[in-house]
Amino acid sequence: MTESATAPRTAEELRAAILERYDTFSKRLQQIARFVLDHPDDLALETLAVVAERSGVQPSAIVRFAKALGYSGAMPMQRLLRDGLLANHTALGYGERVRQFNAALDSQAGTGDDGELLAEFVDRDTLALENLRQTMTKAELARAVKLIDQAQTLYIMGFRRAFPVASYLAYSFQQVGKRTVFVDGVGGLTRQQIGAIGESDLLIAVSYHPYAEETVHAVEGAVSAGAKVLTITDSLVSPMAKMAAQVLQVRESEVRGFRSLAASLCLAQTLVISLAFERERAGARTAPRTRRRRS
Amino acid sequence: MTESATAPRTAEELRAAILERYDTFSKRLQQIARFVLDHPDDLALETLAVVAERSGVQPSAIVRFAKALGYSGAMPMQRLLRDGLLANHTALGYGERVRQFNAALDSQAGTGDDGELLAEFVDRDTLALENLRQTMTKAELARAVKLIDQAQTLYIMGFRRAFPVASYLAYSFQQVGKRTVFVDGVGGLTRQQIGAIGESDLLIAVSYHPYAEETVHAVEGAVSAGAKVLTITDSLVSPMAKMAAQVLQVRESEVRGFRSLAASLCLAQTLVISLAFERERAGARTAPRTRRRRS
DNA sequence: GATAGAATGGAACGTATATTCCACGTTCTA
DNA sequence: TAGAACGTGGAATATACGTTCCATTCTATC
Repeated sequence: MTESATAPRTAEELRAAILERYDTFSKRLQQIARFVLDHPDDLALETLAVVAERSGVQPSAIVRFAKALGYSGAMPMQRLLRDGLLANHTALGYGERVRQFNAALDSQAGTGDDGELLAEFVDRDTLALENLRQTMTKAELARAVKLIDQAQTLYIMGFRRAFPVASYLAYSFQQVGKRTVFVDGVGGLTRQQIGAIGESDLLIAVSYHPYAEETVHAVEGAVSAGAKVLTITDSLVSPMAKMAAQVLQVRESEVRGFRSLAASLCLAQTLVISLAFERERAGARTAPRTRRRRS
Repeated sequence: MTESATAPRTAEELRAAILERYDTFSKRLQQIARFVLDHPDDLALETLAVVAERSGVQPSAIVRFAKALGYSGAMPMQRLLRDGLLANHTALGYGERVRQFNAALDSQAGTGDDGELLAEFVDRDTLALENLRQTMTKAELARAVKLIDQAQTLYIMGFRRAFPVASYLAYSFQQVGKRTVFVDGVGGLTRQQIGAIGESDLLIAVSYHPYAEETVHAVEGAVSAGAKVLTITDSLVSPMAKMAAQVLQVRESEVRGFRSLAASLCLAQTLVISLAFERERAGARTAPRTRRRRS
């Protein structure tokens, strides 16, 4: 049973192989071939018995069909179509491909080649970024920027793994002239730092699982003080999500408990510069005297 | 087991039901809930055993989860997600669906070009990552990891724009059990924080143009104290470069004056995990009994 | 029209899977 | 600090599935 001899390795190859060898098939095999070409999703997702019933043949005939194409059974062919379906589907959401990367990493875990490691992290971060682009909608971003723009003072908070993101946000927002308080928790002064937050302020809370207690408490405090909350987090069921006026979900890929921050920082940068542009536009509207044309 | 009582009938209903009842779930059930929300395709396509292994729980726990939602078992829930996946997929052709997705993004543009901004940053960061992969050699990385591994205590420093990178490094190295001192400069105690650095220690200095004075001085101090220095910087002619035992050059993309940190953080993560692997290998050699399941 | 060869349907089989069950551990409560 | 209720992991079990096998039917050739 040399499966590798002629067995197609991708969904497209399978399709081509069926078309090519269609004439050489027996009547029943041709019937199955037509069904596979017409309803590939059925064969991919449903059980063999269901496919058999739907296509009006016996399960054993489907196995014969798969073997005629060089597979060891019907299951390898199903898996092929299933993976193809998933690949096409996740052209929108790249999370699945990230998973495949992780599996690939696991398989070659023993080698531990540093250079390969870098290449794999580059790939993985690239996927995370692409996923961010696909899943973050303009509406979400616009609402977040509006919240930031309308806030009198910005309070920014994020501990542990979220700390780099928070510190980047704090630094950058200060750079573009937004009044910003960075709640860094130094000296155990978290409560004091955030104590002055008021109704016209916004707390940007960055937190990933497992969510730092301080951040959760700070969000609660901010909400009860009447302030709005914008959270950047990794799950819609995070403790902060339901209290927040706006949630920006970032799905970083994870390798052995080490999650990246590439997507989060890209998002952070986008927020900062979007705010800068927003203010520029607003400034141009309120002060139409601005003349760039100079004689 | 009246399944029809509360059991969601569509994938969307299921998602909503999980979000709604998330708080009432036990710890393990919440873990499963997060996985289902984050990787619905996995649960839809893979077998229970595979899903269990991927999400780090027992198959029986998944069955319990499904029953908690009102199903008679895990299989009905799987079928639900599977059908939803198929419906989404077969509703339109693949390409059409992608186009529709993008069109949806465009239509809800709202205020302005925030979405384009995000896309632009994603592109730039992707390029920066690709550049990192091509320019960073294995030898450089290996030398850097060796320096880190041999250091008795790690001092990590980076101010202003480099601060997020430094804080990420400090946090992550501590996570993998490396003795680490994070020189954060709180209270103007930079000199005191780094004062104890000795000959067998390593200072990791992260700095970009314009190079923060404190960091430059700290590097000088570390060198004169006999310590090694590893710098992550944007130029080989940066003030720190000639004093460092090893320089890792990172060229970040720049968009309208704002530089990203994606490549730096990817490199940082690579360093951390390379060290973890290195130690694991060494540990395996000296103590082959070491069994490690999860990190 | 007879016969050899291939193809087919359906039952039987072994396996992999979902599910159940129970002893153990954990977490509240009195 | 007990005790009880709940939650959990993993073995045991039942089920459903893919696959194989073989008697029967169909097709092609002489």
